[in-house]
Amino acid sequence: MSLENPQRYTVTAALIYANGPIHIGHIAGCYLPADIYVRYLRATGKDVAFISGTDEHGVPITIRAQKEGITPQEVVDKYYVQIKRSFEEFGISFDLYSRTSKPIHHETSREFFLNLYNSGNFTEEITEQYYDESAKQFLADRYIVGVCPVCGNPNAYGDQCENCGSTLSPTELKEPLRSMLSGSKPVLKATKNWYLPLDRMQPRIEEYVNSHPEWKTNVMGQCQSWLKEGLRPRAMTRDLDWGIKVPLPDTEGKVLYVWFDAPIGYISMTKEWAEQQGRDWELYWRDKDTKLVHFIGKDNIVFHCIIFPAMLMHEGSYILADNVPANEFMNLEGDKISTSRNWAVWLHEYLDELPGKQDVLRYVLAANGPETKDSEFTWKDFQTRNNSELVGIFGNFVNRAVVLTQKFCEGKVPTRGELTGTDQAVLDELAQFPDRIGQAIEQYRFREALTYLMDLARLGNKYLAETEPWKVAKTDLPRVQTILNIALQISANLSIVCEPFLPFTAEKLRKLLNTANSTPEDPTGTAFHWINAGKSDLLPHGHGLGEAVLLFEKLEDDVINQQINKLHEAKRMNELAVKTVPEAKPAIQYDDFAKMDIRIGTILEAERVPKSDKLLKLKVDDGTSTRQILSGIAKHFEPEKLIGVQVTFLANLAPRKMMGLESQGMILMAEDRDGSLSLIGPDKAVWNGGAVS
RNA sequence: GGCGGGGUAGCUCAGUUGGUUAGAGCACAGGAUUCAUAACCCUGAGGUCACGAGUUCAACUCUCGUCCCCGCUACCA
Repeated sequence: MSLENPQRYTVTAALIYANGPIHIGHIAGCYLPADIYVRYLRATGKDVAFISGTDEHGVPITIRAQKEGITPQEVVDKYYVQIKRSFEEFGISFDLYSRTSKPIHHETSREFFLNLYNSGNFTEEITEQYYDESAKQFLADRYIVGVCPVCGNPNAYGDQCENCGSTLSPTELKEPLRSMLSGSKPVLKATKNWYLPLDRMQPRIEEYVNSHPEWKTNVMGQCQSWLKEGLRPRAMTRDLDWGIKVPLPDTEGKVLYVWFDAPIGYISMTKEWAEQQGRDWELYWRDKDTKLVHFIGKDNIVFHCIIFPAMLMHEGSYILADNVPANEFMNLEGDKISTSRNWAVWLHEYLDELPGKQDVLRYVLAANGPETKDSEFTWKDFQTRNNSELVGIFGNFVNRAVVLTQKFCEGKVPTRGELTGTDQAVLDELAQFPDRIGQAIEQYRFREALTYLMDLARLGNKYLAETEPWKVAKTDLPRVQTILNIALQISANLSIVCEPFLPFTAEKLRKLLNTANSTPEDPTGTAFHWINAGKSDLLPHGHGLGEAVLLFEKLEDDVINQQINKLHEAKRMNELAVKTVPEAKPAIQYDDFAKMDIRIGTILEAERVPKSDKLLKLKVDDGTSTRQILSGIAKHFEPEKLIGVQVTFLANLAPRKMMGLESQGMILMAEDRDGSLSLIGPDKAVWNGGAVS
């Protein structure tokens, strides 16, 4: 059962791996729901610690470092800064965003490990692992390359074949095997590691999981699946250099398994935060009245529901997660989001290219979050939701209320007179919204909550349509005042209940209503706390409104098309990037080279060859005369832009007719891996006819 | 291969313990309206609930089988 009336909350969002930037899938699946939840809790006056950070250990970091030719530390430094900044700009309101490379985390992890070790909770096992003798280290699965047993791809990794997608183990790979470190052939070698005997824990874990029937279907299903298969001991240390050293004697070259230390990061980061705040971290991890909630994606379910709780149970002094509302995945334009294939919308790029539109993305991702199944993000949908929902319903309603007030009530909140049945019905309905929204959030049903939020704006639009104050104004001003008072109260309520989802809009709306910090009547601003949401007297009459601004702007097609094009372009480049450099041709003698007469010339004229989509007809000044050269570059260059450019050409290539025209030579080009062409010219102007050798 | 989740309107998604005419938003059609960013408001059309069997008075919902998507995870030592 879920904890009924917690004293405080510890809310964690997955520690993301610091080997790349974050994309919309991460946000939709984990960080945005967590932020909405936390913002709501704070708005209702709850004591919350919202903790997250980067996970900076493990094999992929070392691989990334190798690829980029920098150290693992440089990799994690780079991405930690970038990720942290993106989250801040996006309004994810962590109380602390830290990293697992901090000393406090290393200490906490070692201490945790030693506690388990000293109380006899680990088993030691010796297994045979692949070892690189020249690099003198054990190889992680990813570092071993061999032939895929499924598809025959000669470059399959020890954990997975990137060609056919098969999941593999290093021992499955067929010869020849090689180490990615040195290229030498790895050998099997015995090594000792420490295992957490999950098998012994099974009854207690079952009891724990079964005590939470309220967990989401996907979460519960995954847990039961594991429990049914029977838990097995799991190694908590690895033979690797990069990570937290095992705090035992004679363990050189061994570190804590990244999945052991990562969840402990939640604890160490809470400590770090508590120290900064002068609070007691233990209350947030050891008090039975604290509600612990982990927000994660579906790939992390068993670690958070089984392995981490097992670690905590063994240790003994910690509370266990009350809920783990794992989401499914978000797809993008019909395809899986993929970092390696560069098929993603990166948060830092979005913030750059669509500045000030944090709330649009927050809205779209929350409205279409993968809560019960994989969902789909498309830019077209992004545009539609912005234009017809945020602009058309939410923004439009607020704008109508404000503009009407300026028109008929001098921009001041008018007095509310006698209420009609319609008025009363609307106010009654208004009063129900905060609870409805709040309850959906508490049940981790963020999409539903967001629908209710929009329904409140719809209620406002409908109310205006029914009461038609712009007509009534001609005959009955007091009635108009009553109507607009109510419309403004609805707007004021919107500013409260939209805050968890749309914090930037909430702020804008407060300014618009001139209640940014406080009102003269309410100097502390407490009237606008969630506890007062639903009330119909948030704005006192006579209160002057702020300057009328639009909450949202329409998004035109070109903005959207630009994003779609960019996406496809990125993917195309990436596909081409994996093209390998062509193999070297057989060796030739100098004489072979000397036969080629390569010279510099200047393009005097350039025009398309009629009926040909590839050929350009060039007139080139070769120093002695002008020669005509046909070149198949029409798809890469505008003819006009070539005029006056110096190029390198092969002068003694036998003349040849193409499309009825004679070509007297060949322009030399470099081909980029995306297939685009580059002219080869001298780095400063030289005389035409100058020889290349 | 095993296990888990999913397959519902043209699109994106809801559907609580089996119970009347299966819902929402968008898109579409018609109407109304002009305060508002051609926005808003009303009405309508639109579904063999992946497919096939079964249980039941009654199945989107339960059972079995098949196909497809996603995730976790083995074995072929």
